Amino acid sequence: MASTTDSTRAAATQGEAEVRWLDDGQQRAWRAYLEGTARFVAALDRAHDSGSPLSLGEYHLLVQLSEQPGRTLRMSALADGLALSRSRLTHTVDRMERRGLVERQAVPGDRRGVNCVMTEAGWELLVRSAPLHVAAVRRLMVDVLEPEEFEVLGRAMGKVAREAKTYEA
Amino acid sequence: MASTTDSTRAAATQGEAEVRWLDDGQQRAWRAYLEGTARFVAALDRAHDSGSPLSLGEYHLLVQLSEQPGRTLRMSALADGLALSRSRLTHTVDRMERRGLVERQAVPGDRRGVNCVMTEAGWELLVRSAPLHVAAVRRLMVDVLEPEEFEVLGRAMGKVAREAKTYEA
DNA sequence: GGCAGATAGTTGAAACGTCAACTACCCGTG
DNA sequence: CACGGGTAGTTGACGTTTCAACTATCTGCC
Repeated sequence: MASTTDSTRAAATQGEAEVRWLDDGQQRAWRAYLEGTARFVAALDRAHDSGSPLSLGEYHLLVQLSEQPGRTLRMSALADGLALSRSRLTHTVDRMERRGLVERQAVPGDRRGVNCVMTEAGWELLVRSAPLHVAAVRRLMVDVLEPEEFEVLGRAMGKVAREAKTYEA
Repeated sequence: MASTTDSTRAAATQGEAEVRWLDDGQQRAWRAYLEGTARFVAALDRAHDSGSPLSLGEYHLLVQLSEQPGRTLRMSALADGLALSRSRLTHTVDRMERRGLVERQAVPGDRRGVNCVMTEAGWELLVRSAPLHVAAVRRLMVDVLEPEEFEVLGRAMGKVAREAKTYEA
């Protein structure tokens, strides 16, 4: 829940290459971000567990598909969009395919490729889960913040996302 | 990476209890938060994997301990502070204990209790890992944002944390 | 003092995620 | 056209997390 400590700072600065530690205000903000995210995601997860047969991750996957023409996306594009490893996506799609929520199809014109297609059952489950999901997101985040706060939060995390992307691959 | 879709919205509003969907700006902010957090945590994790023998989670655990008098905390307090399940903490401490980073001790006066104590080796590893950690947090988040943005982000996530806490337990 | 229910922590199996190795295919260059 | 390197996706083994069941202890109350 934290980045450092006064004592870590003291110990680490003895004869080490210099480190730009966080000042107190930054430290507070950083910890609030960490703790907030941890508790928020945990609560959102619980909301799904107890109210929908769709975990948060599966929900996101179906949302991503639902926005594509044909409700179809290549495995690689899906992995990138959801920031999942390819192998994790393979396993997840395996499980969802067994439950009949998605299907695999060959990509026309590239025999390496595999398309992930949402089934009708997947669509129906997504539609049934959406209200619960949105309600939880509102309850836990959107409605808790001032509109400007939420907007700044979005802008800030957009910047962070762009920065983190440059360190991928 | 998203909360809903125009089409989910359309489908779900047919004869359903009314749902307050997110408007476009809220949707953008929400997705930016999701994607930003996913990519940020992934990048921070990678920074630890390739530069420290301490995973991000283990690092947080040691930081938490480092701030306690005696570098000691009860298992339950540690679990609460890190927003971990008790069982997850048990397993994590098992592994760290095997590596000699922490130790278990009986809690005086409550024979159910177990204290988790950071060892000297744990402390040394924490101190060695801190500069890398802080550098990554700066590079990926703090230095990417305007000071006010970061401050608002912290305040906002503080509110979210408080709200999420009311739904725990 | 003893019982009911809460709290602390652990356990082991199943579900999930990661990692490195692997197959298969694509594309550019000589 | 072949071969070298890149991309797509999967696999299985291994490590981690979750979940429900369990033991042990504590606390309040009769």
